[in-house]
Amino acid sequence: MSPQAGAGTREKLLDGAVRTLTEHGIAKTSARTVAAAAGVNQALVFYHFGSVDELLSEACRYATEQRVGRYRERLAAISSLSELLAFGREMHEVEREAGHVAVLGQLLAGAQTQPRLAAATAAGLSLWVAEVEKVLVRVLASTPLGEFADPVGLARAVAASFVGIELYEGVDQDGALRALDALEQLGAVVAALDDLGPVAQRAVRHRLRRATRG
Amino acid sequence: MSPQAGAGTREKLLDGAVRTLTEHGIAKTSARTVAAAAGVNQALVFYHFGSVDELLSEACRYATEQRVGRYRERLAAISSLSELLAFGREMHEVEREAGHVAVLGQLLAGAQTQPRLAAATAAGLSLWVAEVEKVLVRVLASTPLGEFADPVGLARAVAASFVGIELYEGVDQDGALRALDALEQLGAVVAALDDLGPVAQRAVRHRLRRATRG
DNA sequence: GTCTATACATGGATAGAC
DNA sequence: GTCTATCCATGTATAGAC
Repeated sequence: MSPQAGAGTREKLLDGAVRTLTEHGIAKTSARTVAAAAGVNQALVFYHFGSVDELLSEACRYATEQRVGRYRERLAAISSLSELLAFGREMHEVEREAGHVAVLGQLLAGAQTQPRLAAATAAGLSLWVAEVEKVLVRVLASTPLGEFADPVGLARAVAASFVGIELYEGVDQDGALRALDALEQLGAVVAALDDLGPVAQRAVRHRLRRATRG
Repeated sequence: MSPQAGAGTREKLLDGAVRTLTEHGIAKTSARTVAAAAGVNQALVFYHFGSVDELLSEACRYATEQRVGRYRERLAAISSLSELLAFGREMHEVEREAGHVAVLGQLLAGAQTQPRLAAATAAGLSLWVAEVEKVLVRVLASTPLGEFADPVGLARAVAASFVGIELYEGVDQDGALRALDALEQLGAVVAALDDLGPVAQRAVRHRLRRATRG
């Protein structure tokens, strides 16, 4: 069941930390529960990581790099907003299943009051943000929005919202699904603006220029 | 410092729970820490609420009703998307200051693995969702989007994203501000579509109808 | 590197005095 | 309704044997 039964203790603990966070939440994640999940002795947490916080911080990096790496190539191939939306939805299902986004949610909650964790969580999120940002720059360029939207900010909004919706799904599955559907629909609307005829395009761009300080 | 020093013990505990959640997070919220924040004896948590979970559940309802009530009238007066955006931003500042959204974030994290808390948190969020939904129905009706967007789903997306961004702000303040700016800008763009001339309006609507199953 | 044992702190929960 | 005292489980962290 554990990824590698013969893996090094460090890896077992990192993996145990991730699993404990998803299954029991930050509130019940401790050296003991993590060690139990990892199948190793509790004292090894302190031998290898010095403290529980440090273990969680490294687990955050470990888990996020693993995940982002898994999607990097596919993200690089996305060239339209609707593709991005479809991908986001699919990734949501996969990661939800495995509880990987939930980990970020738990760490984010814990990080609010623990500087060490905060730094690690910010770093973990920034891995996602960097990828999303690259895609957004590419995808929005061909859209009337390219001129007015800020991909840097939007990437952060997307990542944070993704985590928020993930947490929301934990308490209201139907609501979360409906939320995702609504966003998908909204995205399709924006994507459609891309395909307006030249006259309408010009009218839209003109109106947007007036409305924003772009 | 405490809201009412002479308040009943129940209220002191509810208030102490909220303050403890914001200041120490769900991971360090216990009968003892809450009682200390409330300035009452630890045993009273169990006398009045039976368990810590139950206290937190009631605190969630208590805090959320208080907050939503405070904004209900103003929300009812909002009649355009840009007004809604401005209001959201202002509310964000105020609630951030007091840490009230953070409470929902902490509870949401804790709720992932505690059914009792999950129900309470879902109920709390639904108070916000209901208000946002009413505004969205009203505001989107006059927009090309009214025909294609789902206010029920969007309200949930907005509420969940708000919490997500709030948590994100705890680990990356600059990033969160930029995210909010980007969303505000995006909202302004959508709002601008509202003011297109009749010809462009028709072109947009036509294109959107083709693009969605609306 | 890993385990046992152990210290000491914190947390959940109850009994009983006031 | 509130407080003191207490029990027992859990959690952090270290020392020392293997």
